[in-house]
Amino acid sequence: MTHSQLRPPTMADVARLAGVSHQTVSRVLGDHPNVRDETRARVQRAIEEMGYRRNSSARALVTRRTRTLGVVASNTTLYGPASTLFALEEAARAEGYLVSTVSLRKLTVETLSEALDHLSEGGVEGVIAIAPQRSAVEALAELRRPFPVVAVGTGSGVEIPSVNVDQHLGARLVTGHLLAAGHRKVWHLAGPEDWQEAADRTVGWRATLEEAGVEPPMPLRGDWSPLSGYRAGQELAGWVGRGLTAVFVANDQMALGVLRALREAGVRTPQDVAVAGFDDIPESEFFAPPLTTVRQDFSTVGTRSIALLLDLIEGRTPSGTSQIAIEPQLVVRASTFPYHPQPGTAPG
Amino acid sequence: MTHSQLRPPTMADVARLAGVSHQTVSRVLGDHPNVRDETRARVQRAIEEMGYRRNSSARALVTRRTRTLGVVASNTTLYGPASTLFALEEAARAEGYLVSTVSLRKLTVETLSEALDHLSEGGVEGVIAIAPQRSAVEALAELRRPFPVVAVGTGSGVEIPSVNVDQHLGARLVTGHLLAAGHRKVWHLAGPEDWQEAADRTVGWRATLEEAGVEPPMPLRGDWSPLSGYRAGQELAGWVGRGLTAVFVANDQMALGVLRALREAGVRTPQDVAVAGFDDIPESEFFAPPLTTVRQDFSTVGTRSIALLLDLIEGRTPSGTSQIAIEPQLVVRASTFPYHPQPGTAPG
DNA sequence: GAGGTCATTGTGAGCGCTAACAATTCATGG
DNA sequence: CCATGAATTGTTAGCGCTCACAATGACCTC
Repeated sequence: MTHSQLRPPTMADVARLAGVSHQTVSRVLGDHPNVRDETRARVQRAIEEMGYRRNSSARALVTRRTRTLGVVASNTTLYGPASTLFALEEAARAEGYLVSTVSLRKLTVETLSEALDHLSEGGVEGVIAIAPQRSAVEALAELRRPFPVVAVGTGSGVEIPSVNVDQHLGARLVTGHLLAAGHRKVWHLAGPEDWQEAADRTVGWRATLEEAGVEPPMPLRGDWSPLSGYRAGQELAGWVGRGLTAVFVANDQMALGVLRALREAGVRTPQDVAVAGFDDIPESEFFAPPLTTVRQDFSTVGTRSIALLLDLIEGRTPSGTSQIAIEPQLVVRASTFPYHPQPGTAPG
Repeated sequence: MTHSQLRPPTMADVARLAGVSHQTVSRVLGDHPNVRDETRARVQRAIEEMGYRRNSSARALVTRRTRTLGVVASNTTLYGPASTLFALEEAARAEGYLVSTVSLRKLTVETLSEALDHLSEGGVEGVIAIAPQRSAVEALAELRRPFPVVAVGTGSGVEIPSVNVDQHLGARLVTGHLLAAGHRKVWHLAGPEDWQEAADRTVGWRATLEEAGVEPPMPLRGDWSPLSGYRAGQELAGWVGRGLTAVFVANDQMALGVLRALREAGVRTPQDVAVAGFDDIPESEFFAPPLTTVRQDFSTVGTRSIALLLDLIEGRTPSGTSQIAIEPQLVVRASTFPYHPQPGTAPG
């Protein structure tokens, strides 16, 4: 940039250089059809020469559109939230929107409220809330919000428009798979009580067992972490030989802990106990043994969420309902099946 | 919100309701001291009643500050980038800035250029580029940028201001640890050629061996994925019994693949071969066996990067140099040591 | 009680842009 | 050759806010 002036050039500066009015510059920038080719070229040359860029604030002020969306999330270093975040940004960018993110350590009424305020100060036109904890959803419903909000991962039983992977179905797929493989009963290590997705997975597991005429055992509970899975795994190891042959773990990270605990207890997977997870994190194919799990289509979650939010922002009637469910997919690997496929050629 | 008017209320509306001038409202919002308590309260009541929020565009237009920073990153679902992103946003928010992110699938001149344009249209005051590929750094250096840019993960040999974890030191810590544990030689599975961090880790490993008077073997190369680690692990297994007793793998995910390949080849870790990784992803403590690795302090990376960028934006002379290096930390676990600590009580 | 100071409040301008409208140019047909 | 209308360009008025400055009034000092 050769022109290092204190103030960046304005449209009027460009207009002066090109010998036209500022409005003509605006028209060139806005791809308005009624500009003579010769004029357009002259303006473009001036823009290039001065390194001119439109002032987004001035533009936003008069158009009343910032073309910015907000996202509130927590635990963004986990695979699920990170993937959702990525998909959201990509989908928003495809629609010409910028995404501002607020990543919280904890989702509470206070932090959520501050996050929405912060995004509001930044002028977002709408917000996606990745709010898998029930408490967060309640907080969200209560907060007064000056823009539309779409929730992701809250489950479908909320009054806020939401997009979800069908956790219930995912749990049914896993549990059904284990029953079909000949297991009489399927144990369950659930996620944190406050998480809707954890609850939905538990409900799906229980329903599948009950429909098969099996009395569901008492589920254990973890906090999604490998460590909590390890502790639960030590407990589960005590039940081997007393009817325990299969465990549905509510996420892959805890499943990793369970696998380690079983291994240390001398329990073989899958010969003695089959283990299945949920999420299909990239590592799960390389666990010992490779993990059967449920894959969620985050990319679709992203595009559907953004589409729904833009409908809301632009006052369109959302196409269809405001509660969108996305089907997950079962990925069968060695942890539930006495057969070791080569990596990269595993089913799914 | 009970007041569902078409136009949101303006400062003038609030002023009218409170019986003051718009300027007084502005003063109340800006915490200006010279406002009578009684007046301040009246204005605040009016703000509350109307659900008024300052228009950020109008504000930004006149102050010439959008208080928004941009971040460009790729592979944001990986632990490292995701952690950096999280730390950056948190640090920026603490300084009152909003963060807009662009997550790329691939970093090339084109995608990087588009990303910077997109952020520029959004009015960011500066950008952090998480650009670990060398090609990206070159692209970054060439692009004309209307705002300051700070690079993260590019290594220190660039003309752009940058913040980095000292990869070289990390590699030295691991390699030195393995030598100290009695291994004669340390093999190496490197990351992708184009990544500066991968190169730095390789250089650190090689230097440590050479200083110990050991001829470094030819390093293998992977692409960070567990699968590439698995393939390399199969090759490494062939060298067991021919002098291979220790491997430094350039990241934890590949180390996971190596562990699996060794296990499948009947090689025990750490009894036959010690394996160390890099990154300390949350899962690595629960690998089979728990993985010795190098922890990077992403939180510090975040705060230092933001501080540096804000210095640049606000025209302050950056405190100290513009090339910031952060020390990593060795985390020793069972994969390099014939001792199984309980999870949660492992060193580090 | 005139003059000065300070705290408090109000007034006017203008940030850089787009939208609406006005003005100009140019081609075309009777 | 001028009326007609379309294409092109210019002019004006804000968008909602902050900044600089002006005005008001309370309180003090001599």
